[in-house]
Amino acid sequence: MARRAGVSLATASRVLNGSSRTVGARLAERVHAAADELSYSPHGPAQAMARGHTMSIGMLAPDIADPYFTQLSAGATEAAGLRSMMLSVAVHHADAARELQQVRSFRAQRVRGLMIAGSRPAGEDPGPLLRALGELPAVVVGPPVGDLPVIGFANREGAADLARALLQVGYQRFVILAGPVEHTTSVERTEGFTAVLDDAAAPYVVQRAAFSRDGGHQAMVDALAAARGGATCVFAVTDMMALGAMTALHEHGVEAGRDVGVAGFNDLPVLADLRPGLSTVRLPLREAGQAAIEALLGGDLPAEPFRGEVVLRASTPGC
Amino acid sequence: MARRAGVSLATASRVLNGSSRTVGARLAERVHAAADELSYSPHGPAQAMARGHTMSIGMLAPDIADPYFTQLSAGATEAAGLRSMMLSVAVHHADAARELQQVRSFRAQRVRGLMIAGSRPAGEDPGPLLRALGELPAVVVGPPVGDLPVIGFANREGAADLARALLQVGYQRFVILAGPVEHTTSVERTEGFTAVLDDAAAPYVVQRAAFSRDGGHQAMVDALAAARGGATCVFAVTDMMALGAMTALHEHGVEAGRDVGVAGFNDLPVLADLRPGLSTVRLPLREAGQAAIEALLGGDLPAEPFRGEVVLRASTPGC
DNA sequence: CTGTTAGCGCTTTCAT
DNA sequence: ATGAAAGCGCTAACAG
Repeated sequence: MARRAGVSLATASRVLNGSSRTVGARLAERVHAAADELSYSPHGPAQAMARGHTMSIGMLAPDIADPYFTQLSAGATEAAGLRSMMLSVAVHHADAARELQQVRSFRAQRVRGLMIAGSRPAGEDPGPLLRALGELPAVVVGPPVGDLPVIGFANREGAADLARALLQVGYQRFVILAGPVEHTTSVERTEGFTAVLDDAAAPYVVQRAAFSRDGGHQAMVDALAAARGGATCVFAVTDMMALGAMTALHEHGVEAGRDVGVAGFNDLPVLADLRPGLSTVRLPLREAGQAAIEALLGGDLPAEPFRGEVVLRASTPGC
Repeated sequence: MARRAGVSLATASRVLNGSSRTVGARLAERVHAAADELSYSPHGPAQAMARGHTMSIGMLAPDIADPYFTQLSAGATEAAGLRSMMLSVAVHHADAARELQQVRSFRAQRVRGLMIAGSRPAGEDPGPLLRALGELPAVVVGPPVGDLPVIGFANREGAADLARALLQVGYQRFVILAGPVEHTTSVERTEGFTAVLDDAAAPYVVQRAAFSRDGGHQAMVDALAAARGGATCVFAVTDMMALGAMTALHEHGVEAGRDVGVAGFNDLPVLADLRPGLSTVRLPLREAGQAAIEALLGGDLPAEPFRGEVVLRASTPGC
């Protein structure tokens, strides 16, 4: 034990960590000396056991390779680091059983709190999740889950703003590439968008597929096959879906921006160099990640959902 | 304590966890019942303390938002999950002091092992890092650090293969967009590439900048400004740099694929939908991440560095 | 197969 | 200002 520091024992604890108690300069000195001589390392689990909590925060995501979650986690990692905490990420690939298992695991680890990202089936019973959580503080980023504190996004408003902007530059007929029916985020964006179209009496069709790049590709292929009455603009509820859609269009010889407008949602930074530039709704993903951590660590929750901002680029030059 | 299970005590431990000892069915039953009734959760820190190690693995990366590291971490998270371990990621933004601090923190947490990603300055003294590591098992992914076990990539060979392929399709004069001089990975790729060019007596210039998307953009702008003798092909040592370069070219009215060839390195999946498709060297990043975890957990290290595979796409149609 | 008994390394009253 | 001692919750010998 590192307490061969020459003399003290509990004192070591006081100096090596952030104790409120104060220690004599000479002893403190000796302790530090001994500590690095022995290259002493604090044994976190022991501290955690004594103190009752660790210095880690958990994050649950369906897929960390998806830039949306990467951005969230980047913001969270950042915010955690500022408070000398660490972020532990578990990915469940939308497998509910696995997710539950991971929640239990996080709880067992005594993480300080849990950030739950990714929207889940609308009708899903939050019971099991809530129960697995027990006393563990949690905040969800995205659509609400039970009564858990939530960092939300103004999906309806963002999509509505986008629809208005698109109508304004002259698009008339739309195809909407949406996720599965039960997917809350997809639903909100779709509804926000179509509400505006309805008001403007602009025709549209909705094509559903998985909430991912491949889903976007698939949905676009299907829409193309259905040859749905010469839409002038495609709205994918996600940038990743828009990406897949653009490729699908290209494969069919139609160019985004030139032959048809294409818009997405999220404004993922990785896509900044895409050509044509993708019109979208910019969401402050990193900020949301930070906000989640802050809320978990006792700060308060943003009162309002994060609001997106429409960004029109070359993929929707107008017509 | 959850051991009001009715009767037993240490028995609870045996049933609730993976003990080698076996327990009577009736007691086991009672324990389980009591456990969920009390919604008992195992207290990881205590287990860790008693067992001597946690169920977490650490990962150190310069930037988790960079798809290269995201891929690595995705593979690692996957592999860790398979063994019911969790991956904790810390990002240091290439700040050595911060990195050291994080290593200490991981060590303090008693993670099972540490995966260190990202190449570091070639001349750097590995001493401090090695010292901070202490007994903590570590594997580096990328260029070696001291005598730490390493998961390597055949950068020289990959770049050489790419150079050969590019010469073959007819490119004659090159500009190479490289990272900083001290950056090992950049150096290896540059040297592998230029060795082949030298053999073929093909002229080239090297332009350096940061090892990132923005660096690629900058380097391309600089190269364009220097108007270096009408290169026919650009090789960026990284896909992200190539991405920035393509945008820079575009801004100057020159189109990748049509006016000049552009190639990168890594084959990041997010760029799959880029147009023109980016020629590159595909590296098995996820596999590397998995391999790192396996090595850490007692499996053995791949004997050979991972070898890349040249993928030619529309960004280098040849000439 | 089951119960007892020491610790694991640290923090924290409580004395001094 | 410092030291002594009592746990934190769990595991792992070691008896029965």
